[in-house]
Amino acid sequence: MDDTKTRIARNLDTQFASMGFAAPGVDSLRDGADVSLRTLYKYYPSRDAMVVGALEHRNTAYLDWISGGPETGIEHVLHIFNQLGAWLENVANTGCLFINALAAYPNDPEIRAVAERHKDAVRQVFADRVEKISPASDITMLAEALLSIHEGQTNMAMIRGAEAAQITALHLAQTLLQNEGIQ
Amino acid sequence: MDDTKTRIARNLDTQFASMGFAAPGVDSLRDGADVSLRTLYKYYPSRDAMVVGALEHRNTAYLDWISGGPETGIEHVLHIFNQLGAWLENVANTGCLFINALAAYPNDPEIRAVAERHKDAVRQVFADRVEKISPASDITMLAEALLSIHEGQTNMAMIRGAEAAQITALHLAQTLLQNEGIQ
DNA sequence: CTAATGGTAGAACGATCGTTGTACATGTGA
DNA sequence: TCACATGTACAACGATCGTTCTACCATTAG
Repeated sequence: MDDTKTRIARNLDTQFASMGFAAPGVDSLRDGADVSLRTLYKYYPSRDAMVVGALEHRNTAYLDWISGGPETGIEHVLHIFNQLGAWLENVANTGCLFINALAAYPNDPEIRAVAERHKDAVRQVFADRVEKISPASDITMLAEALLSIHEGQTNMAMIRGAEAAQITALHLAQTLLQNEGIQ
Repeated sequence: MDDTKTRIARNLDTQFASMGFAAPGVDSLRDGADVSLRTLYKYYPSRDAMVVGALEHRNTAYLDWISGGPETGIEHVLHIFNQLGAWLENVANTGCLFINALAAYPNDPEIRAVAERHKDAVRQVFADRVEKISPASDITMLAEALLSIHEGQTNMAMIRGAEAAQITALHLAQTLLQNEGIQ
């Protein structure tokens, strides 16, 4: 399961998260990936491909990270914000890797595609969780709003710290859901 | 008023916003700034200084952009989200320039400082506007939450479009304020 | 007329970039 | 034992990077 390509992708993810997309050269990425330059290029034949590989790894890693949690009540939805908070606190607090990649390469269609796919997936997680606890509510609107809170939390954490951002996001989400009669 | 240095800063802002911080080299920045390389380096003696100069320009430009609007009622606060929406629709929809800079140079203290200063200023705008229409409310909490919505709108616009992000942000802000008895 | 100011054009520098090449080591299945 | 897949180490390529250089032009105040 943990084959070479996956291990490289995980290390690339870590590297881009901590150094940004502009700074690290391929030599630095190879150091972080802990493989030879030849092997690195074998699996990711260009620096662009390394960026995309890191994003694809992050997509599955993050969706896995936010899975689980309480199965009933409003906590089933709020779990996402708690997990995001834990990620920002313990893994990396450098903003959303997808947004950062999109900002670094605004005109790259492949990066835009993988970023949109990821955000759609997170939005779908919110939609599924809202539907599970309140099938009659306006699920489309709520998923959109919850994703917006999620994005706000990610950005705010960079500026004001992970904990403060999490408290604010939880408060916003609770207010939103309770306003729809969900609790 | 529109001296050479200001004009350069405005053009650098535009350039970084449309191309990101990684891609454009100094030669490209000079093209966009529409001055000679010598003059560019005279006012901004390194590429890092050009980044900071663009951010400082953006700080004043954005604070100016969101000023004004209705003087009473909830619209006094919601004006900010309308103006942000108009910016994302008509000026640039490439995320927050400060967050993007922070993402590109995560370990640069000067860039971190100017980014934090900017977000503090926007938060203060929210605080002032909330206090003006509702002096008795929990201004600190509301300013923090409104800034979080503001950040969410900026990120969401990149993925789902400026208009959808604005509608969601307005809905969130209205729900938040009405929940505090403000309308 | 002169000197200073603030600008332009463009060549050139060393360093670093992304990428590819050659040469060699290791383990594994036939 | 042999072929082969998969890995390493590291030199080297041309291109591009940020930065500095020399040389020249236009305006204006003394």
